Order: sequence, then C-alpha cells, then structure tokens
Amino acid sequence: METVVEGNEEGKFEDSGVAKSSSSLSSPKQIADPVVYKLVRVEGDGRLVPATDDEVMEVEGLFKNEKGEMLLVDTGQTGVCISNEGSSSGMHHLESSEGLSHSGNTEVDTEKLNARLEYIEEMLQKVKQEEMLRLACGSPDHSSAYVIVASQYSDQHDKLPGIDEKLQSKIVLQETVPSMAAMSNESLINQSRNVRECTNPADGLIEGGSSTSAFCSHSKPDFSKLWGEICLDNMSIKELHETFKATFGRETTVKDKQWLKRRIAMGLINSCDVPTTTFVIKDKKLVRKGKDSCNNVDGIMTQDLAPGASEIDDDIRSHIVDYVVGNDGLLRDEGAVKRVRKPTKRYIEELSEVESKEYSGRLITSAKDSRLQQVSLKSHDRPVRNVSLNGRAIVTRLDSLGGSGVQIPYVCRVRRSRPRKNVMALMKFHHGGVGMADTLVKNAICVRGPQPNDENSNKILKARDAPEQIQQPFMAETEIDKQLTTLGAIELGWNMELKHLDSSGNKVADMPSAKGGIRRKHHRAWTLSEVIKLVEGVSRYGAGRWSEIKRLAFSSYSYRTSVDLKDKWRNLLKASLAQTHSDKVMISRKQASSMPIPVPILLRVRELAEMQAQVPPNLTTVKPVGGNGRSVNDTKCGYL
DNA sequence: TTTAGGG
DNA sequence: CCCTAAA
Repeated sequence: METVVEGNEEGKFEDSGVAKSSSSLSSPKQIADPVVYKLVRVEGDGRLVPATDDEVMEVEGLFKNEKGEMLLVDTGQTGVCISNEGSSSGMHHLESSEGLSHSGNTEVDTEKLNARLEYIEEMLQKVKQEEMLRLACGSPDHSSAYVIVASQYSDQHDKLPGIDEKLQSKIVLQETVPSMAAMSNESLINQSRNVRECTNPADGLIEGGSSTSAFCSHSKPDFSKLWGEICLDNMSIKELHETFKATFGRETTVKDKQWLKRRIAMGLINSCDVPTTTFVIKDKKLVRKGKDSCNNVDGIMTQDLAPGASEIDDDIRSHIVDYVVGNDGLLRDEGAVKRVRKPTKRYIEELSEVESKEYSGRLITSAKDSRLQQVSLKSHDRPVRNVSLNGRAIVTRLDSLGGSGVQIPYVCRVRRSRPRKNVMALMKFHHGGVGMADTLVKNAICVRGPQPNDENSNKILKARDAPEQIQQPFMAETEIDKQLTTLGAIELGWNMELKHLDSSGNKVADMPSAKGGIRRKHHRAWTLSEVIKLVEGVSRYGAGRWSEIKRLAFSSYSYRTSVDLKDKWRNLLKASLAQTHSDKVMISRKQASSMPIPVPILLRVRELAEMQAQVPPNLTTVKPVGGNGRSVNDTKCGYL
C-alpha cells in the first residue's frame, strides 16, 4: 500500500470525515486559510482511499498576530504539516492551488504526487529562504515573526502563546548580544533539547517552569546567523562562490547573489542535521523595515515519520528527508524547475566503485582503512527492484546513507572525467550517449527505510535511539562551562549528524579539480559546518582529544579521522594566527583555491588556542575578540 | 589505539 | 593528507 498526501484546501475530502479540525486551538479570527493535508491511501489499482484517522495528517496554520508578529505552526499529531498563512501574499495561494489543480481527484497519477512533493519542497525552500533572510538581516528586530513553535499535541496549543513570548524575548535577547561568543548556553541547551523534544514530547522543556511539555520550539542556530550577518551580505559573487564551496565542498556557477547567499545559509543551517525520522523545518518571512517586504510566515513541520506513528508513504518521506538531507541545490532554486532529489553522482560512483571491486572478486578490506570497510558494508545490500515515481522500473540498491536508507541507483562506476573506453562502450546502449548514470539517477528517487539487517543502519538507528547518551555529558559540560560555547549552529547538528552527507563527497582519487589542480587521493574538502563542529569540539573537549571529538562530533563523518581533525585544527590554528597579526593582504594571497573561513571562527580558534596554551607566548597579544568579533564589515577570512 | 609532528 | 614514532 502506498500512501499519498493529498492536499485539500477546499475540503474536497470532507466526506471522509478525517478532516478533523484542530482549529479549536487557534484563535479563529486569525486563522487565515489553513491548508489541510490529508493522507490518502493509494490502493494497488490506483484508487485513492481516505486515510484512517491514524494516518491523517493534518496541517494547520495557527496565526497569532499581535503586531503581526508571531506565528505558531501546529502540527497535528502526525506527519507532515504545512501551514499556509495565506493572508495576502498570493504567492502561496498560487502554489497551493497550483498543486491542487494538478490533482484530479481520485487517480493516482505520479504527477499529482510530484506536484505535492514539489509543493512541499517549495515550502521547504521557502523555509530556508526565510531563514536566510533572517540570518542576513541580523538586527534585533527579529522579534517580528520570529518564533515558530510546533507542538506535537494539539491539546497543548493553548499554552503556547505565553511560552512563546518568553522564549521570544529570550531569543531576541540573545540575538542582541554582539559577540558570537555570547550565545548563552542556556539557549544552546534549549535548542538541542528542543530538537529532542520534538520526538519526545513527554518531557518538560523550558526551565522557567512553564508547563511546556510537548512543546517544541525552534530557535535558530545562532552561529549561522552570525555568519550570515558577518559575511554573506557583504560578499561579492566571487566570495560567495568561495564560501559556497567551503560550505558544500563543491563549486557552483550560479551568479545569483541571492541564491548563493541563501544556499550558503542553508548549508550552514543544514549542517544542523536532521535525523531521518524527525525533522523540523520552519519557514517565515518577516517584514524587514525598509528592506524586503515579506509578510507571511509559513511553517512546515514533519514529525516522527516513523512507521506506525504516521504512515506517510516512503516516497514522500524520502522526498522530504531527501530534501532536507540533500545538498545539491542546483535544480531547485526557485521552484521553477522540476526538482528531483538524487544522490550525487559522486556518491554513486563511490559506492559503485567499491562494489565493482567486490564483485570483481576480492573484497577489499583494508583493516587499516575503516573508511573502506564501512563502505564495503554497504555493498552487502543487494540490488532492489523498484518503481520510480514515474512508473518506470529501475534497479536500485538500498543504501543506508546516514540511516535514511536512500536507494542509490545501481550503476557501474562512472568517472567524472573522461569515461574509460569500456564505459564508453556501455554507454552506447543509452540514448544519445548520455551518461547512463545520469539517466538512472534521474529515475531513482525511491527511498526506503533502513534495513534492519543492515549493520550500518543498525548502528545508526541505535545512535538515533539514544541521543541523550551522547548529549548528556555535553550538556552538563556546557552548563558548567560558563565560557560560552559560541558557534551555536553546531548545537543542532551535534546529535544529528545525518545531513547532506555527500554535499561534498569528493573522496576521489586524483580528480582533476575544476581549477586545474589535482586533488589528493582521499581529500575531502572541509565544509564550513565541519569546521564549526571541529572548533566546537575543541572548545569542549580541548585540543588533543581528537578521538573524543571524532567520536562525539564527527561520529557520522566516517571519512574524518581523528588525525584529520587534528590536522585540520593545526591548519585552523595557523590560519587564525596569521589572521590576527598579519596584514590582511598577506592572507588574501593565499586564497588560491581554498575556501574562506569566517573570521569569527578564526578568532574563536585563536581564543581557544590561547586558552589552551597552544599559542607561543610571544604571540599571545592581547586582542579582545569579544566586541569586535562580528563587525559587519569584517569579511576577512582564513582558509579551510 | 591514540597523539603528536614531520613530510 | 599521509606516515610514523611514541605513549
């Protein structure tokens, strides 16, 4: 059985009786035009059958508007929730109705599904966009449309507003603090806890004593914001490109500044990973005095898509997951193009490479290289026959990519550069000589849950089940540690390492880089988020505890060894030292192909280094980093 | 195995 | 990044 999310704006499915209204929770006068999504089961013959109550996925916007300020997004007790404020900006109206128009009523055409998914993606896109906007704006007037709250239980809703205000002011306070080092631990903790709370609504949340059970608030990863403030706005296209590369580990040719900024911000935000079964995304547009005049706030929240909790079709789930997890933004910028998530070519290659080795006889298991071993595990997955969204049968294999169980098309390894002759031969069988990887990839969008018998996914599942265990020590530490943990972005990502695992999957042997150089064998560009994680780790556990950091912060980055971390730190340190007491000029020379590291990070590195006496005494000039750390014009950078 | 450092 | 010595 498949299940499809059916959008319903005009109550098409009223008779199904599942459109239970949770509007009792919202102040009626302020609800404008909620979009309700319902689950519809797709029978084998393609009929749509109204979902059962359990499957119902309800979407509702809860718009609290005191000064047009706050918007609460309520997710029903299950599944995906898309709220549409829909007040005046016709944009979403258009989108949603567009989506609806596609959907005939009772036939399962993939188009409909796609439309829906597209819509969801759109929303997600906006989410991020808004995120970006807000990040880039930076000033404390975020109070407008700032807090988005998602609650898991509808009956809790009435409690939310008050809490929100508290939280809101708290957050605003934080944001007013100029130094990036000023992130309060409290907020960090809250953030992380909130994340967990989403799946675990039974616990209280805010220490203020407010009865906030089942309440999930989501403040921003503050570091991202800082970063956005500091750099993005002032960057030239070129700089943005570099930053993009730093963030995603790959190049982009997009010229659109907005897009770049947005993507980068997204990358940073996304570095706060999303567990496969639980993720929260929020979306809002805020009225920027003078500037962008956006006025609507949307929220999307998908919760606990675990089987049983809500029976959202895997396809949909995967799309969402995929979206969040995904990284290749090229195709889905403005939603103009049909966007289909797919594993990156490189990722496919990588796995295929290993596989081909295995199939060709000897299983390569270098006891030394755990990376290889891990990859090898994946190759135990057998090919699986699948039907893609557009009905064509394709062959994929299940791969436990970060536990999301993404199915990767089964392809022969395709080289990024010029294909070898034998591959060329193979390609002849494909239309127009187009790379068959591409062809297959396009069709492969299916995703399934992790296989229980897959060692990897098991590991991941375990890890997911016990996030607290990992987090607990950390939280305790931060609580004590009054030295504020800065880079808040990590906070979210700390326990949820899933993310766009492959945004930069470039562990390629001697791959000719775009710039003509040759990359090293196992080089994998450090992304900004990784760097942030690293810095955070050092600040927490101290430089030298590489294996600790590796284990706790980079557990899902199998390709980063503790040695890598150490090396990276060494480089960072170098960069930070250079940055602090040499002229900006010298630094900018080195810029060749490496990516800029935001100065705040470097300052932080320096700071940590000094604290841990890693800096030669003669160099420890007293340079207060607190106040000037984030001057908006400060765009000097180090390198990744 | 993990760290530290040199290459 | 890789390699290795040392712990």
